[in-house]
Amino acid sequence: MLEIKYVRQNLLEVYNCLEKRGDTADLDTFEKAETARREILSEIEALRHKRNVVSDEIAGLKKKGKDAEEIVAQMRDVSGRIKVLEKSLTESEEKIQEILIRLPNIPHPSVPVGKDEADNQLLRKVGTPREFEFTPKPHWTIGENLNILDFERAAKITGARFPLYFGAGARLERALINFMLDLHTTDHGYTEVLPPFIVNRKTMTGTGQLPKFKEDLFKLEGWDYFLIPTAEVPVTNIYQDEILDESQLPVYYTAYTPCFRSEAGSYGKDTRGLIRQHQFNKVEMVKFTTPETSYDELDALLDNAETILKKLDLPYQVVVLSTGDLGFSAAKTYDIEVWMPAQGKQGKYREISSCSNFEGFQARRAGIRFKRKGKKGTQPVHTLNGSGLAVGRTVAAILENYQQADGSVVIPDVLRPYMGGMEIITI
RNA sequence: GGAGAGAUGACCGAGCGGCUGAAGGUGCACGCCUGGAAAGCGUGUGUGCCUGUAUAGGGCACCGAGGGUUCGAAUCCCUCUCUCUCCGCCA
Repeated sequence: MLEIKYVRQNLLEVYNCLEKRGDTADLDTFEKAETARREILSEIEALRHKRNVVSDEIAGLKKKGKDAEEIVAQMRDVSGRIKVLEKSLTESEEKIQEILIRLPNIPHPSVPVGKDEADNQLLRKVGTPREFEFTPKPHWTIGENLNILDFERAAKITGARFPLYFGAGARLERALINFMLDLHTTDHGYTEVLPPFIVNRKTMTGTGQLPKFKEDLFKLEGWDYFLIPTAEVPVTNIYQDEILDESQLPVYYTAYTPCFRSEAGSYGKDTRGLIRQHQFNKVEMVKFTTPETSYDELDALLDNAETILKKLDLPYQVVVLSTGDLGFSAAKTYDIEVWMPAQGKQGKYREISSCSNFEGFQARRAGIRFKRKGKKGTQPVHTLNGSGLAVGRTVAAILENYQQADGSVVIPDVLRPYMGGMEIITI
């Protein structure tokens, strides 16, 4: 959420940012309601001040045993008037809130202006895609041939877009989770967290999934609870409505969770394989930092995610999302795209991690603030997060990049200890 | 599922219609003391909003959330949420 005062005082800038994102909002209504709100508030506060003063007088009179009926009657009117004004104040506030809660974050000045993902800026390519002496197969074919993936039975159990792993496939998924968590906790300084996978409405609103994107979420029937679409949601909200001390920052958390996404509106896209599932595993990194350090922390977080791919020896590229492709809550986002040799006609880079700085946007929504030593007041922390990495897509990338002509798949060196020494997956 | 208890400031904890933004303590900051530290002593220390050029001043709100009673509510009433204890059930 943007600060109400900021929006009021920078209406034009907010409008420009919306345009860059290809988004709109009713800023006219906002402005009118905000003006009304402040007028009503002044009047209410003046009346309440009067009530406070006179109430003291009444207390004084009663103490002396004098009659106060006349001013008591007066105050009855004042209180009535306050009640009426409070109602219209609430109306104005609701109008404002409705607009404010749906306003996206202001992109960082370094974010390239663009319409969509075609305008994302390529930052670097790392690793060289392997030359195949045969036509590489897509991961779903490899997985099904090796009997480690079974999408048909998954569809029978639940429906389309659910995974079912067997044997070495299930173990590979688990090995990746453990490998990633171990790396982040041991080498990168993160604390491991195992959060709830179901959260309430307030938490979903805190990180920005609600109210605007409710159609992307799975909601529990009969409960005001939702399945998490990413660990970002429960982990960022750990400090919801708390005031941290500056000395506690930065905080680094990493968490493995399954992620649940309705993928509404993506019918017909990536219908096969592990790329787009309603349920997938992910290891996430989350940071809470001071405003001064958040962009350095973003670079470090991106590097932590890239390290996984380097260790797995998977080729990838890093792009900066353009204003048109930037997520609702983010001020700046880097996507890491892994090389998938069997996607499309000649292979494709596919998103496997998204690393963002939300600045104070989520912190304001979720009430996560910090206090500086010797300084009055508080300010929102900066929150960041990034996938490190999406596990299902990593399995897909390994199957495609490490496949051999006979249909077997070589296990990357770093994962072998996690696979009980297994070096190759064969039938 | 049944019975009961509770939710107050960064934290602990008193208050139970006006004198309470809130006693006391802890923590923190500054000062005194000390060779230095600890202890001790003293002073200070909530958040948000409105107004304002102002980190000056003035005002309003906030004691789990929402509603009600009252001239006036942390204090009384109602609803909800959460926490804890006991019983039952259960991975």
